[in-house]
Amino acid sequence: MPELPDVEVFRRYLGSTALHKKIKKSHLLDDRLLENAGHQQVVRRLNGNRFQSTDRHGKYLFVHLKDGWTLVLHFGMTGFLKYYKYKEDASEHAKLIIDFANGYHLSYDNQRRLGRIDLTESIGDFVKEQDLGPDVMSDDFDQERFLELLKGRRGTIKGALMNQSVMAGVGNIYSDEALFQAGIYPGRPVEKVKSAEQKKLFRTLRRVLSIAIDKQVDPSRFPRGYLLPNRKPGADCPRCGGKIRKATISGRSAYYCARHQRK
DNA sequence: AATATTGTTCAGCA
DNA sequence: GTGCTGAACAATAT
Repeated sequence: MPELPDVEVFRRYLGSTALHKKIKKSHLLDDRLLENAGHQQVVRRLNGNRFQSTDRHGKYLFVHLKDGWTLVLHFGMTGFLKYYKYKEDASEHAKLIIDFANGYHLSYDNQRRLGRIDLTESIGDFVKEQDLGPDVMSDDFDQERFLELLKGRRGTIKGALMNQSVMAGVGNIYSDEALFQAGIYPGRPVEKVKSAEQKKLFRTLRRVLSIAIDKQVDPSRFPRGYLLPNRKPGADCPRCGGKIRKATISGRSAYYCARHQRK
């Protein structure tokens, strides 16, 4: 579930809780999420250190340490962060627990093994290695760049939005929402999406992500006319009274309105 | 009890 | 090489 808005909410959460506090001890409870960094390397790097600032690129969270290194977290489909005081409040599937000198703890929880814990010295290098496209919410990601990235692309518009090498941050849920609001059928080939529609899609996508962040990714707080709070087959479309349908598009379950999303 | 879910990776194909 | 699709992966809910 964690797409760009979810990870941004995690980033702010960490920023308002765990920043600048002295790390007494760290516990890495599952080595299977490591890719480049080794167990000892992570633990030693964190112990005695401090979180200084945070960044995000797409669905990746970067936590800069005081010594210049950066902790990298990816949340897969089930990951989240929790800051808590009492040990008995520890989350159930904690993979990494940080004990702070103030007695509080921060845990990275991930029920499944899809996710990642890593260290890097440079976000730029990491992004390059992962072959990530520009972050969809970054200031220099504009309409021109969006159109440029879609140009010449084969496959579906939904597939292009979800492709992290094209642009980083959008997954199944928010690609559905953006296409729903832009009135474009998710399975439409990219080259069949007219320039005016692409421009509208860009604006819609940015607005959707921005509102999702504002509303703390709680669908019940989303404005009227959003697909997400009622994303299931057979539901009534909150925009036009059509029916919500489900189809497999670019390998994922796409939900769309059969009436107002033009093929 | 089979199926759906979610994001990323990778084999395979055009 | 490139880029896209679809299967595989984990672990749970329905």
